[in-house]
Formats: sequence, structure tokens, C-alpha cells
Amino acid sequence: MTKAVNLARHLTEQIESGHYAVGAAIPTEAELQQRFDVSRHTVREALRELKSRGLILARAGVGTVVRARAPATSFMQGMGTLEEVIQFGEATRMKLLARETVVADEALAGQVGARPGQELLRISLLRHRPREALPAGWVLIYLRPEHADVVGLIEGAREPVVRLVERRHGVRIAEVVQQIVASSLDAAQARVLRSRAGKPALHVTRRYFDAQDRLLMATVGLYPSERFSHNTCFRIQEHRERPKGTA
Amino acid sequence: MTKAVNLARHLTEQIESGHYAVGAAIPTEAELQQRFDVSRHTVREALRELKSRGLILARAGVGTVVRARAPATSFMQGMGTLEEVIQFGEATRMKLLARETVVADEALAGQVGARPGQELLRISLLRHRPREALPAGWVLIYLRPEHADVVGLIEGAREPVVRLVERRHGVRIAEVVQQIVASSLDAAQARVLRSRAGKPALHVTRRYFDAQDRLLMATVGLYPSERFSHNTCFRIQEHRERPKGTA
DNA sequence: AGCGATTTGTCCGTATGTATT
DNA sequence: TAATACATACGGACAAATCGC
Repeated sequence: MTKAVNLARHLTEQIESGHYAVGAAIPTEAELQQRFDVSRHTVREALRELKSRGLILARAGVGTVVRARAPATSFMQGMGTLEEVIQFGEATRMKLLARETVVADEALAGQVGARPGQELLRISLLRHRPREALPAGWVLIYLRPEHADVVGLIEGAREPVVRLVERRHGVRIAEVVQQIVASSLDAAQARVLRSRAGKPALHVTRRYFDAQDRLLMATVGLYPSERFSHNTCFRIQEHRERPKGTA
Repeated sequence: MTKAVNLARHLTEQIESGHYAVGAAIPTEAELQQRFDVSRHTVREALRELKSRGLILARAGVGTVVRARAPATSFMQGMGTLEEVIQFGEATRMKLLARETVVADEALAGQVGARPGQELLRISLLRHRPREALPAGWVLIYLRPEHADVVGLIEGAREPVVRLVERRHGVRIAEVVQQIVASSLDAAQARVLRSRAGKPALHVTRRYFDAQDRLLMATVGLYPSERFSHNTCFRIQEHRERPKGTA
């Protein structure tokens, strides 16, 4: 058992037992270093493990807080890759309608999880399925300005925009939060989608975060009812026993 | 862009492009260190990223070989237990409207995944949130006749119906397939839900299967738009190395 | 079997940058 | 501005695993 693994296990137990409550701060790196008599490198190695499991959230200048108690029982697992579950079929062509820089006001910030005043690049595009005349949906994508260069890749791409951002900028999505509500198309939306005002539609909002819980991207999609259904398959994960520890 | 991220991206591209073939070795840490003029720490940081994606496999004394060219099938993991993700909110009261035995015709069989001619028990109920007058949604539940005795437990229960079936009959759900479409309420539905015809609503169909892929239960829910939103949180699972095999 | 060379794994110390208060 | 705390990066040292002689 390495020191880092040992420390990670210890902290995990403390979090699971509630000794460090959700929302509370855990000791600073310097303090853990002293308390367990290890190097800072080892502390960070342990914390990295907890971050990757989503148990803690570290912020420079603030500290490290507990984000979730370890899920104890049964997990669900999406059955496929991120694409399969989240996208509707891979083969949809993208048609770029507009791109513009926007500054998030209160409403937008709340909707996509940004800070008010944050500058974002908004891309408006239509999704088309092969051999279908009408667009399957209309999507607004909000990107960070430093990721603006993926826009040129979108129309020819055969993969989701989020993958383009990941690959091109070396970031990695750790978490996706999704909200689906029913709405009906207003006149402007119906015109873009070549549908009729009042038609029911799925309103899908997704926010993509990295391991440090920073917002990397957000999408707002509008899908008229007859052209789209949102399918998910969950599979209960077998509870897997960890090998007995050598205390 | 950090040096480690940069190096990781470079190596990823080389692997994806086939410059380093699957099974072939990539340069040693010492060589990468020299070639990119970075510290070994940085090299290992980059390699760790590739390991966590399952792209490479490092072994002491041997070297590091490419394991997969593909973007490792990143799985998603629901963040909570089955209840937390699938249910909306915690405490919703159930109010039983009707129960009847139906024989699945073609349409129903297709919708809920049963065989045509199969006999099913249909329960109709309204979901109410505490301290709200209007029902949050209307749900039809299709049960196998041999599970009929859970009906009496529903109204007082503090857990989902699927859990009641599991506990009372010793079965276990292994898979849930869910479909969400947007629709608008017709007159009859609006009357039941005390809403107005034409209002948009989420139409949620779920089918529950056991490990042998047998249909255990199906639900069809109708949720008026302002009363319900469907929220999901996915977390990407890190690639985890299996312990050395017991060949 | 033994030994040394190679390569990754673990661990330590230190310095500097960046975000937040 | 100053202090705090995490992020990134550099360096060195030794251990453990593997391979070839």
C-alpha cells in the first residue's frame, strides 16, 4: 500500500463517515502534509484520486471542500459511450447559422451555469439527419472565448462539439448535467425550425464541467416533438467488493 | 495550456494517427523528457492522463505500450442511486385513480415492450408534490398479473413502485430503458391533470428489465411542462486498471 | 542462478504562478 | 496590497520490475 493510496483511503473513509460533511472544507495540503508526515506531492496524489471520483472540489485561493459523500449502494451506468447516450445518433450534419459574442446577463448565467458578466461565444446551429429535409433540432452552444477556434471544425465534424473542444484544447469533461423540459415553439423558433408555432418541443439544456467543476461548455437545444425523442438506457452496476485491505 | 496538457495532446494525436501503432512502445520517460525539454514530473503528468483514458499501458522494467487507438469507451455513471436520478424530487404522494386488467394490443405492446396478447395490470395514478394543489403528473403503470398485490402498498409507500415490486417479489431490476418525447395534452389528459388542452408536456416511458432481460414493469408518465423538469447528472468514469489477473 | 542495465513507480524538497480573500 | 491555498514545474533519490547476459 503506497502512502498516497493510504491517505486517499483514509480521507475517503472520513468523508463517507461524515467526519467531513458535504460542503465543509478538508484540511489544506500543507496541513495534511504535516499531519501525515508525507510530502506535498504525496498529498496531491491522494487528492487527485478523490477529485477524479468527484468527492472533493479544490479551488485555488479557497481550499478544498467535500462535494459528495461516496455513493454507497447501486450505481447506474450509461450503457454506451458518451456519444451514444447523449447524442441522438452520431450521423447528424451541423449547419452553422450564426456566431456572436455575448455577455451573460443574470438570466443566461442562471440557465447555462456561467457567472454574470462572463463573456461567452454563442453559436447557433441546426442539426440535420441524413436524407431528411427538415432540421431535427436547433442548438445554441455556449463556448469559452479561448475555445473559439473549434467553430471552424463544427460543420465538417463527425463527432459532437464537446469532443472537438476536448481534443483541441486538451481538456476533459468530467461531468454533464442535463435538464429536459417540455415547451412549445414560439413564432421565431418555429420559423427557424420550419415548423408551426405552438408545436410541443423538448427543451434540453446541458452543462459540461471539468474535474475542477469549471464550466467548459453549455448547450441549449430545441427539438420539435415528432422529430426527436430522447432515449437513455441505464444498467444497474453490480456492487463490486474491494479486495480486503492489508491494514 | 500547460506543458503537460500539451504533451498529452501531442501523444494522443500521434497515437490516433497511427504513428505509434497499437502494441508498439512509445518513447521512454527519459527520452520524452529530453525531446520536449520538460521535467520527468511533467512527462509523467501527461502519461497519467493517457493512462486514465486507457490509451497506454506502462509496466516497470519494460516500457509503455499503446493499448488502444480509439478514444477509450468513456462510460458515464449516474451520480446517485436509482431513486435519486430517476425520481423527481423526494416525496411525492401517489393517488390511485384506477386499476384494471388489460390485454396488450399491438400498439400497447410496442409502447411498453410486452408481447401482443400478454395480460397486464394497468394502474392509473396521479403524483402530487407536498403542498401543491395541482398534480405534478399522471402515470400509468403496467405490472405483471403475479405482482398485482403491490397495488395495495402504493398509496402509503415512500419509495418508487419499482422498489416495491423488487422487495415484495424478490426480483431485481438490471436495466431501465427510458424514452422522453414532447407532446401536448389532449382534452381528456388535461381534465385529469387539471390543466388545459394543448399545453406541452413531457411524455416519459420507462421499461424495467431483470438480468434475463424479461420485462418486469413499464410506466408511461405525462408531466405538464411547468410542473416538471427531468434532471440528470452524469459523471465520466475514470479508466481503472484491473488487478493482475489470476491466470 | 546471479548480476547489471533499463524503465517505470514512489517519494522527497523547492520554487514560482495563479486565484481568491 | 498582502496573505492564503491550490496549480504547475523543476530537480534529485531510491525502490521495484523486467530483461539480457
